[in-house]
Order: sequence, then structure tokens, then C-alpha cells
Amino acid sequence: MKPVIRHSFNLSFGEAANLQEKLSAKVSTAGKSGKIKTVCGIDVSYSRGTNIFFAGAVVLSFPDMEILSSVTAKDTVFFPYVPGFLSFREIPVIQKCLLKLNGKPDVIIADGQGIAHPRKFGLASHIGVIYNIVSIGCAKSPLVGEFDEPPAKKGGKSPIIYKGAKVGYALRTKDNVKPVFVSPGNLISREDAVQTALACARRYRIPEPTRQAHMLVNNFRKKHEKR
DNA sequence: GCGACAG
DNA sequence: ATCTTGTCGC
Repeated sequence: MKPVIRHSFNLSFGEAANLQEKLSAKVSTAGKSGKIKTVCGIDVSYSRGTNIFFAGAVVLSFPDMEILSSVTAKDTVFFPYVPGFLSFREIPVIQKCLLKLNGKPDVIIADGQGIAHPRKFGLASHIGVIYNIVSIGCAKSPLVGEFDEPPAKKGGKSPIIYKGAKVGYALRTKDNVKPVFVSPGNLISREDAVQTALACARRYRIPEPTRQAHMLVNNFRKKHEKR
């Protein structure tokens, strides 16, 4: 799978912010995505004192959540972690990883925000735009916006409001656990993004796609460190 | 200036 | 994100 838009990730914060604002104009949160047959979860991992990153992507059937295929990649990263610029740190290794993926999944779910971002261009939106693919952001903690505590039962949700607009939902993916924060990445509505994330949630807080990707990439990293 | 702050 | 063992709760 190859990106449709290519650009440098070796940018200053100012340049990165300008790029985010420019590319955010390409984000669409209008469409119905059509029938979803496959969902790809992506996650990145690394060890404490290093700048060697590992990425993992797992493709699952939807809504069965059966694992169909998976790929991993390794890369060296220099961009620091700064809230609001996570994609510049993680996308390079993710691109190396997705390059190994045969075919294009219907949806990509990333660990991070979609449009629930200072410039409406979080990790999931960035991936969605450069690959021109349906994408959803599913973060474990909020970055921007305000929201009420969603109902405690699985499926309970409450909108995340940022600068007067609804950018996503705080979603309970399991009874009595902290919610996850879902926002559209690209080519999907806020509502479809939450429904899809919820449909991917089984018996754990983290939806299967990103949960499987997380397990895969951690095993890959540990195996790589044992040499 | 102070506090917030995805992974 | 990662460093880490046991432990409390559903």
C-alpha cells in the first residue's frame, strides 16, 4: 500500500503546523463509507532510551474481527514527542510498515486522534489523507475539547466539543472502564466513526484492530531486542 | 506567565 | 510510549 501524497517529515514545528493546516483542508467527514469488510489497526512501539521505532499493522475482517494478515517494520526516529505533532514522529515508520501490506483495507484505525486536534489533523487524519483512505482515530486519552462523562455501560457515549464544534465522542467500549476518544480521521462521519469503533470492541477496552496491532508490535520489538 | 498536553 | 509485581475488582 503506497501513499497518494508524499511530503517531508523532517520539518520544524512551524513548518509542520503549516502543513497540518494545509492538509486538514483535504479531510472529509461527510461521507458514508460504504460496506466495511476489512479494518486495519496500526500501532507503534519503542524502548525507553532509544530512537528505534517499531510499527505493526493487523488487518481483520469486519465485523467478525478475524485476523487476516499482519506486517511490521522498524525505523529510526528523531522527531520528538510534542502533543499536537505525534504524526511527524510516528508516520515514517508506519509508512515503511504499510508498504509491506498487500492490498488496501477498507478502514484504518490508529492509536491517536483524528480531527479532535488543535488543527483538526491528528495522526489518524494524517494517515487518512496521505493514503486517501477511510480512517478513524481511537485514543486512550483526550487531547483537546470538553466532554461529559459518558454512560457507564458499553456503548455509552458523549460528544467531544472543541471550539464550539463536535469533533468526536468519548466512547465506553466496555462496562465500567475509562472511555476511549473516537474522532473521524478521514472520509467518515463522526457517527460512523464511533459506531465502527464500537463494533470493533469485543471484551477489552481497546478495539480489536489496535489491540492486536499493539500486541503484534510489542512482540516484534521484544524479539528484536533479544539479539 | 500558567496550565494542558494523543503516544 | 516505556519502566514494573502484585493486587483489587468484575
